[in-house]
Amino acid sequence: MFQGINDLNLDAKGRMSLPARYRDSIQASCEGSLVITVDVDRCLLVYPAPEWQVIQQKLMALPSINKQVRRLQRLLLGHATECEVDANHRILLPPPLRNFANLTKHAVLIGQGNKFELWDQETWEKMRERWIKEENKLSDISEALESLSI
Amino acid sequence: MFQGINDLNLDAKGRMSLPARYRDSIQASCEGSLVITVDVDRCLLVYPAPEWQVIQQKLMALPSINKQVRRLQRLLLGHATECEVDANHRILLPPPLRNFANLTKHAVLIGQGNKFELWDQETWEKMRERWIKEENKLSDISEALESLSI
DNA sequence: CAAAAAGTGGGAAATTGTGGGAAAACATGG
DNA sequence: CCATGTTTTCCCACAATTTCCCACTTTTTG
Repeated sequence: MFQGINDLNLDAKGRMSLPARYRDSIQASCEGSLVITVDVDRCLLVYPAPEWQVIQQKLMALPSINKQVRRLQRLLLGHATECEVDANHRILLPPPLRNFANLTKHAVLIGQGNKFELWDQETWEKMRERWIKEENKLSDISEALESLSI
Repeated sequence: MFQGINDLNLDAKGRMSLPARYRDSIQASCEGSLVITVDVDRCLLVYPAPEWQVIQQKLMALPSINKQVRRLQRLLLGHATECEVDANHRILLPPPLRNFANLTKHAVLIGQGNKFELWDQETWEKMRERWIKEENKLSDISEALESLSI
């Protein structure tokens, strides 16, 4: 179960070293085999391969005659790329995915339960500001969140 | 049950020593394992690990296709970081969380029942002023508070 | 006032992050 | 189909950071 935030850097070759605190659990859950794909919010999603397998099944089971489904399949399935963790605990991000998420140097890795999100740092901080403002403006909380006492 | 307010200082490495009066109850409730995350008011929330567990479960059970849910998951789960109390009764605050809450040196720790809030001192004092002003301006009491006598 | 407890600072070992070179694989053009 | 140039992969070595201690100062307590 992944959670927490990490600032990290891509090197000139587009490699990114995984935070030490996740190494064991990544090794345990997928033996270093990750699947990376894109998200509509212009970040990347990083799944342990077996986790991705589940999502992939679900996606492929949907009726592809539906436009919205088809769109999602193209985005998620279409960009899903397997990446192996190397001997120095790094992964190499494929150029097309780097470009999609505007990743050049400063990045942010966010634990989100069964996966990570990987953001360009600047983008992440702008979005976070926006979310916080939104959250403070909201007078009415959606029903799903009402019972959540934090 | 945590309550009360404490002024305290971060050292140059970002460490903060926990007030003596909470030590026993922190030790009892989580054996020194705390989870720290962010709040939309730009402070940090400090939970004993088992307390956080409950919230985490609730958060992850929500449907992440919902925008508002996704936002909350990114903020709360995304920043949740486990911190161990060290041999000198200190915790090390991870740089991304320190930055988020503008914590440099002077901080305020506030007991809030099942958790603590940790504020930058200056921010805390400004906010407190503002809340008091707001409270005095309001003529009508919100429904949730109508029956409260203090 | 003495003794204990709490708070603070900082050094050194261990771990982690980073850069880059050389070998291998791949692509391109003749 | 080979030769050449480019990209990718693998590996090693160094730099930076983090963690773990220890020791000193300050405050509290009896």
